[in-house]
Amino acid sequence: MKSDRPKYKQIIEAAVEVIAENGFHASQVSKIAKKANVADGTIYLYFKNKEDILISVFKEKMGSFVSITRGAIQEQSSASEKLQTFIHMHYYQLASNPDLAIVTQLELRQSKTELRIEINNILKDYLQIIDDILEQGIQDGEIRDDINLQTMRQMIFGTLDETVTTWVMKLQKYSLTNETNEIHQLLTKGLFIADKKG
Amino acid sequence: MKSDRPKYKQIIEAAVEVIAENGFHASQVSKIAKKANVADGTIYLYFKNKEDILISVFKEKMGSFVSITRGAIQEQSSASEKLQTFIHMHYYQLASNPDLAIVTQLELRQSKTELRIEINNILKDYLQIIDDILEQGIQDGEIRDDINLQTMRQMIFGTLDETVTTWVMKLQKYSLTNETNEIHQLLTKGLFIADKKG
Amino acid sequence: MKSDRPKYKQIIEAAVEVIAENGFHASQVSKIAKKANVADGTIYLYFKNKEDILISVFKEKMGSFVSITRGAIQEQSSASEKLQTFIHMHYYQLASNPDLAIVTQLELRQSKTELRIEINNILKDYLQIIDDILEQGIQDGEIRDDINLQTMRQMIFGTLDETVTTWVMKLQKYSLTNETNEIHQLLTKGLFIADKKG
Amino acid sequence: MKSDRPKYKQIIEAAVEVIAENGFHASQVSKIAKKANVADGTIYLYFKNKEDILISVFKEKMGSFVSITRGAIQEQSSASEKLQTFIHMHYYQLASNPDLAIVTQLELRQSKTELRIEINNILKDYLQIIDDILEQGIQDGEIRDDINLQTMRQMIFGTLDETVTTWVMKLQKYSLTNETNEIHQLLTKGLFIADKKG
DNA sequence: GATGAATGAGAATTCATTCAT
DNA sequence: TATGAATGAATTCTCATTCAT
Repeated sequence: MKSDRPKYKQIIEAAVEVIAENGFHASQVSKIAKKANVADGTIYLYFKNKEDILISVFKEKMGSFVSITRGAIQEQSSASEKLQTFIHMHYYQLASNPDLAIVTQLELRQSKTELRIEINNILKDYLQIIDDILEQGIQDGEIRDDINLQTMRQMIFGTLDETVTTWVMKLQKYSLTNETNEIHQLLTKGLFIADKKG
Repeated sequence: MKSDRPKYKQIIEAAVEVIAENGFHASQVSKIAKKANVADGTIYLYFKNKEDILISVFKEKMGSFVSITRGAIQEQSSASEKLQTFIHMHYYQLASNPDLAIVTQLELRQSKTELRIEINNILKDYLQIIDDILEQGIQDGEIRDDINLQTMRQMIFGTLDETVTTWVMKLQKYSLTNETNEIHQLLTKGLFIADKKG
Repeated sequence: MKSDRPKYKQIIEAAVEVIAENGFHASQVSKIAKKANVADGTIYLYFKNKEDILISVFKEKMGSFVSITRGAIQEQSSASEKLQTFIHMHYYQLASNPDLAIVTQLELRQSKTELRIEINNILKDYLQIIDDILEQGIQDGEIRDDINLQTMRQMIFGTLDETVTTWVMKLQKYSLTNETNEIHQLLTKGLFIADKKG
Repeated sequence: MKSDRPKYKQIIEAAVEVIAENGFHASQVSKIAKKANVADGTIYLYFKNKEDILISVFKEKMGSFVSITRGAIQEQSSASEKLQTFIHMHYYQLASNPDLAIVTQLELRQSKTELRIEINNILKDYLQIIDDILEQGIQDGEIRDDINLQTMRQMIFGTLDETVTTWVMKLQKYSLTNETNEIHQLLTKGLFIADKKG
C-alpha cells in the first residue's frame, strides 16, 4: 500500500509545511520535493499531479482528524457533551497545527471547483460525526426534531468553519479553544434570551 | 468617477458571467474583454489587474447588496424581525443571481490569501448590518449579552455562508429562500429543546 | 492574412535555419524566436504549436517549389523535356537551399506519423506536376500506357527522393544537378539495354 | 553472444510490436519491458539505450532479410530474374510483417540524424545485393554500363522504398506483391515506349 | 480614450536511465 | 543476472500585461 512507503508520509508532511508557508499556487512541486528530500519525479510515483498532493494532504489529515475526534466523543454520553467535545476537538486540532489550519481554511479553498467536490466527499466522514451526535440528541429528546438534520449540521459546521477562518486570518492572535464554551452555548441555546422565547 | 463610465459596468457584467461559467482561473482577460465588447487593453483602463476585476465585481455587487438589505431591514422593528429579513435577503439575492452566487461562494475563495483580506474588508459593511441588528437586540433585551457580539456574528454569517455554499454545490436544486424560517429558528433558539435548557 | 504579416516570414526563415542546424527536436522554440527576433509568445500568434512551424515551413516552401517548377516546365513541350526539367528543378532548388534540403530530407521525416499524413497532403500539389507530365506523355504516345500512372509517379518521386537523401547524407559533397541527365535516362529508358528488350 | 540469450529476442519482438502500435516516441521503455515480461532495468543489460533497441530491431530483421533474399536470388540466373526476385522478396517480406513495415518505413525515419547514418550502414549489406545483381547484369551485357552503378541502385531502392511507404500509409489496403511485375517492367524498360527510344 | 499585437516569465510533468539490493 | 524504485534534466505553451498607434 502506497501510504505505507516512508516517502509518502515524507512528501505529505513537506507539502503541508510548504503550502502553509507559500500558499498552494506558489508551492512549486520542486519546492515540496526538496523539503521532502526526494527527487521531483518521485512525487509523481506517489501522486497523480500537484492537486493530488493537496487532496491527499487533506484526506490523510482528515482521516486522523476523524478517528481522534470520534475517539474523544465516545467518552461522552449526552449529545450536549458530545457536541461540546466536537467543538473543542475541532478547535484544538487546528490550533495545534497552524500550518494545517492555513491549508484547510485558506489554501484548500483556492482549488478548482471540481476539486472542491472531491474535498467535500472527503469531508463527509467528518460531517457524519456531527450527524451522529444530532441523531442521538434527537432520539434522546435533547435536540429539536422540528428541523432538518442537514440544516442543523450546516449551522454547526458553518459556524465552526467561520470562526476558524477568522482566527486564521487574524493571524491566530487569540486562543481558539477558549471559544468552545461560547460557541457551544450559542449553538445549543441560540442568540435569543430564553425568557423571550416563551 | 470611473464607475460612471459605460464600459465599466459592461466589463463588470461580462466578468460575472464569464467567471461564473468558467471559474476565475479559466477566465482569461481576453474572454471577458470579448464578452464586454471592448479590447483587451481597455480592461486595464478600468482595472489594475485581473484580480482587481474580481474584487470590483464583489465590491460593486456587495454595495448594492448592502443598500438593498439595509433598505429591507429598516422596515422591520424588532431584532428578530430584522434578522429574519436579513436571512431572507441574503438568500433571496443570491438565489436571484446564480452566476453571482457561484462567484461569491466558489470563485472568490480561490483567490490568493492577500486578496482574501481585501475581500474581508469589503465584507465589513455587510457584516456591520448583522452587528447593528445584534446591538439593537442586546439593547432591547432580546438578544443575550453574555456572549461576544463578534462571536454571534460569526455564527450567523458562518451559517448563512455554509448553507449557500451547499446550495451552490448541490447545483441549486432546491429553494434557498425556503430555508429562511428554519435557519432563523435555529439561530435564535438554538439546537436544543427549550425545556431542557432550564 | 497571417502570412502577409512580416513576422510570419521572419519566423519561417529563422525556423529553416535553426532546424537545419540543430534538427527539429533540438530546435527549441525559444531558439527560433531568438533568431527571428521575436518573443517566444509571438510564435504562438502565428503557429498552433511547434509542429505547426515545421508543417508551415514545408507548406510555404513547397508552395514556391510548385509554382517555380510549374513555371519552368510549361516552357517545355514534350513529356520527356518536361520530365527532364522537373528533375533538374527538383535537384536545383534543393541544391540551392541546403538548409531546406536537410529539413525536407531528414528532419521532416522525424515527425510523428499523424504529421506525416499532413505532409503528404501538402506534397500532393507537387506530385500532381509529375502526374500531369505523365498524362501528357501517355496521350502523346510518348509514355507507356500499360502501367498504372501512380506506380510510374512513385518510381519517379522515389528515385529523386532517394538520390537527394543520399546527397544530403553524403554531406552534399558532389553536384546534385549533374545527376539530372543520368536519372532522366534511367527513368525513361530503364536499366536494361534496349537491344535486349526486343 | 548476447543475441543468444533468450531475453534478447523477447525484447526485440516486444519492441517491434510496441513500436508498430505506438510509434517510436510514444513507446516508453517501460512499455516494451512490460510486453517482454522483463524489468525495465533488464533492457539495459541488453541494449545501450532506447535508440539501440530500435537499431537492434532493424539490424536483427535486416540480417534475416538479407539472408532470405540472397537465398531466393541465387536460385535465379539472369540479372533480370534476380531483380524480379529481389523486388518480390522485398515486397513479400514487408507485406508479411506489417508491424515491421511500419517500423522500417515510418518509425525508423523518425530517429535522430546520427542514427540515420547507423541505419544506413546496416542497410549496406542489403543494398549490396542490388549492387551484385547490377554488376552481374552489366557483365552479362544485360544492363547498361553507361550509368553509374550507384545511381542505378538508388533508382531501384528509392522506387521500392517509395512504393512500400505509400502502401503503409494507405493502410496496406492493397496487395503489395502484386506490384512486382509492373515495377520490374518500369525499372528495367523505363517509362518511355521503346519505339520512341530509337 | 481605445486598441490589440507583442511580450516573456514561469512551472508541471515525463520518462530514459541508474544502481542498490 | 535481474529487479524496479528513484532520479532529475529539460522544454513547451499560456496568458496577464504593456504600449505604440
